[in-house]
Amino acid sequence: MQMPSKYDANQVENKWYDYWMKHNYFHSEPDEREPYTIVIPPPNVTGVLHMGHMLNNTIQDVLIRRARLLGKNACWVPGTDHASIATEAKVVAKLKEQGINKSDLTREEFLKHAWDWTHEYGGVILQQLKKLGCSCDWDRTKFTLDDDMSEAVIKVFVDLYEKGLIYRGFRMVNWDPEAKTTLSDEEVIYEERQGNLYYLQYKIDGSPDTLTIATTRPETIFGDTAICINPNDDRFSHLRGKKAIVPICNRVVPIIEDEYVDMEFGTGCLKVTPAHDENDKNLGDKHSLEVIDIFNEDASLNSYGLHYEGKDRFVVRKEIVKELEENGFLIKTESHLNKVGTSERTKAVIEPRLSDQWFLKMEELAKPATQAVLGENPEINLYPKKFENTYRHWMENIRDWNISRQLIWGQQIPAYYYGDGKDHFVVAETIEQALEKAKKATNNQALTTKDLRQDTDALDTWFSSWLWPISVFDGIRNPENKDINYYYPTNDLVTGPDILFFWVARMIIAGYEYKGEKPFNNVYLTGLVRDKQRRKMSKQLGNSPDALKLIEEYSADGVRVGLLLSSAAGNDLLFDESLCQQGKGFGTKIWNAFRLVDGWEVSKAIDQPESSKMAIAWYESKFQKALLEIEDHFSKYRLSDALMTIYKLIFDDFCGWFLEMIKPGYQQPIDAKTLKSVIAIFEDNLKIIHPFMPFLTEDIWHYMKERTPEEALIISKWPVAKPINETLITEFEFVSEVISGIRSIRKEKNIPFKDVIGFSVLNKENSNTNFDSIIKKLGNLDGINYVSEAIEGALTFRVKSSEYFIPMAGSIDVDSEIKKLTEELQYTEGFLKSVQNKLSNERFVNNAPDQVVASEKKKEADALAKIDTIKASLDSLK
RNA sequence: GGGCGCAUAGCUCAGUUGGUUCAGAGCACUUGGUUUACACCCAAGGGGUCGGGGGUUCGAAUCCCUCUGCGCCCACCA
Repeated sequence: MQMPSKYDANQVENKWYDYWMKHNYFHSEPDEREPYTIVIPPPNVTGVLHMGHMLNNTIQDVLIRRARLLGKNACWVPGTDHASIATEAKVVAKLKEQGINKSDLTREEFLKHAWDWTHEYGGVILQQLKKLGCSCDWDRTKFTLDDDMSEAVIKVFVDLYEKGLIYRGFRMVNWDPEAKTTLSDEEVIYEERQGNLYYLQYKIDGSPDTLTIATTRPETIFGDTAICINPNDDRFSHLRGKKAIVPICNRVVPIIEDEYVDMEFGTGCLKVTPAHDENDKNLGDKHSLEVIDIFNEDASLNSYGLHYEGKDRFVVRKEIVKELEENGFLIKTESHLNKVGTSERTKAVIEPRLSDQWFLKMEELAKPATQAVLGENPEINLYPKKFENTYRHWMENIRDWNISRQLIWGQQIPAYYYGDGKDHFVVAETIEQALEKAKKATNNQALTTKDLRQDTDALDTWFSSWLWPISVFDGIRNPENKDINYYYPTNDLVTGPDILFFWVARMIIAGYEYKGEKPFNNVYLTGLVRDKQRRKMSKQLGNSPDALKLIEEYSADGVRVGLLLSSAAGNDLLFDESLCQQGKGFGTKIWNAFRLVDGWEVSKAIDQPESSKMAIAWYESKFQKALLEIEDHFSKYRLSDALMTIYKLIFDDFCGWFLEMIKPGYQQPIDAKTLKSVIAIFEDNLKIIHPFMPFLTEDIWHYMKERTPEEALIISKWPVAKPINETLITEFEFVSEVISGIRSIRKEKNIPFKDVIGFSVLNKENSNTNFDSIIKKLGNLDGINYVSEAIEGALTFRVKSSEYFIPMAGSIDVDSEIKKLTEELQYTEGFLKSVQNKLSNERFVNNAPDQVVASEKKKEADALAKIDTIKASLDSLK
């Protein structure tokens, strides 16, 4: 088939993706081969592909494709998650646009809207992954709200409840007044905000004394139920046992003492508002204080706020400051920088709020997961290792997990209330089972499902995704099925360090609890993708390139290479489009290399030239050496280094040296033997590039010869390791220096490459002549003469102790040659001196290993020989 | 405030137990080169007191101390 001179990526990429899909190469079924499994970190079902996804999924695809070439049964399970908060927020916003309030809808009606939304926008991201070339087993695509996935979640909830690990608690939680839901600590972002510190005066009951308290939140005085002083603070000893009067609401509250109070901060007096501050709650519990919640769920004040009832907390803050001031309660205002918790999703300021929540006890569950990563014989490796510290920090300070969310979009908590109180409930997988339990608990056989009310909260999304590596193989509902037994534990997990605890740690926990085994062997933590100015890529900044446009412009292969060129595990990737350009350029280079080979006429009549024979032997060793390096990089998850090794092998060794060595003269045919080897070498090259550039390599593969679907590159075999001829490699390093020397002289003296030149060698060592045919070809020499004496009137250069001569027509510039030689002599003598200094140091000779001393001696000998050569040349010039 | 980590060429980064992988790579830069696969190219070249200071050692980018400047995580005193 005729190759086009230009590679048309867009058309080619679609063609081969369809081809791969058609022949079902991505699909995996358990068989006798060794499995290699990755479960995708499920992106938000309604999300779109961004740079982080591109990096992440490129890495996964490289690993999967390589495993496939290594003959493993590669299975990459794709899917999406329902992202409860984010999706619900979007649906609420959309309904609002249509003039619909969430609160006016029934649960079922809202869910209908949410599902409509999901079906409309859902899965776009998976289509985008196909553009990137991801070879996921699409037949296994999962969604965290699929019926079977939800069933697994509910089953696990019930199980944990029955084990006594899930409990209902009245706790201070992060309340998002906008989304009207609870957030986990991890979903709260602290921002520095300029606020004020208000100094308020409280009267003392039955005394003319007053005390002053500094607060950042004057509107919370309606919830004050005590004043606290430090027992060691002499300034306030006269207030012990007295009571204070809260301004405006005139509540009389006790003055308590606790060492928790920092005597240095503010005035040394603290107002205690147990309903609205975690520390105050602790104080309140300790001193049995009343808890007064002054807010509605949207953070407007309730009836405790008196005449402020119904107004928003921030409006009230402004107004109450004014009222306090007018009534002489405000002593002064200082500006104060404090950190305010905000919602990751809605950006609303978080309100600490006491509410009924469901919690999962973590301490015992976490133990095997901690051991698995940090124990003496770790079963799970983190790449890079530095994240083990972060992991340790999390696991050692683990807190109970608040798993309930005041949302509809998600799995509804399977707790069913009966009777009146909120304390009467049963937990069961279905309402029928719940009814049986309720009948038993109440001894009332007359109960019907109508008497049961299911908890309205949904579960945290992470409570579904922590089961992901198990539930995608149906390992919760059906624990001994063929898939789970074959694919679990999975091999590698590729994700960002920002969800190391959210997701990775919890999957490990769930793995040990539900499979008694780790969920994966290795965790590859990618960095964040940032722009050139190191800013995080975000929609707001508009610095995030459109993923699909990038693919269109630079090809999927180009973008994949661009992303991996400089992204060491765990390091942030400073993304620059020029990297994709480089990736695309690499593709063009390979394309053109094959065009060259493809264009050669074969002649059976000619013998293989000596130079080609040497070149093939040399490149085969070079390739094998690179192959070992690549294996080593992969084993350490150093994908950028693996790619760079391939890049240099192809660009420099293959295109730059090898093809030049074997290339026949212009319009000359190539011998059949050489061409056969070149094709075999090219095939091996394509195999190792394929994981990084799947489309281009598959395309060239099929231009090489007619191939059946069984012979597609994607399912071919990774090159086998062969012995390396190190001598050949070392010899060629020397030869390449000689060729560089010739090129340098040509450049210095403006001798065009097409001019054939003479060449002589004064060879002091008996170095071999294996590569002479190649030196002759690449240097465009008329031959190589071995001489026993320096040639006069020639340009010279030296490699090691050999000296090379290029005769120059006309006279050479003796002065400049002398100058060049003198400088070289000075440098070499200086070098010799430093080596000899070292060797004359007795302590060095006695203490350094023999190998090191020997190498210094070799350096000395080489330098001495070279000095002799240079001196001889100088003499002949003078 | 507590913890972890980083600092090597203009940029992004390798550099494993201290010594031939020791000062490197890619990109960028400079100079020269196009009828002969490829200017998305080829060749040649410049560029670093390894953040500063001190120490250990025959020998330090590498180990220790200290200072400086960054980054991340945790807790956040009203």
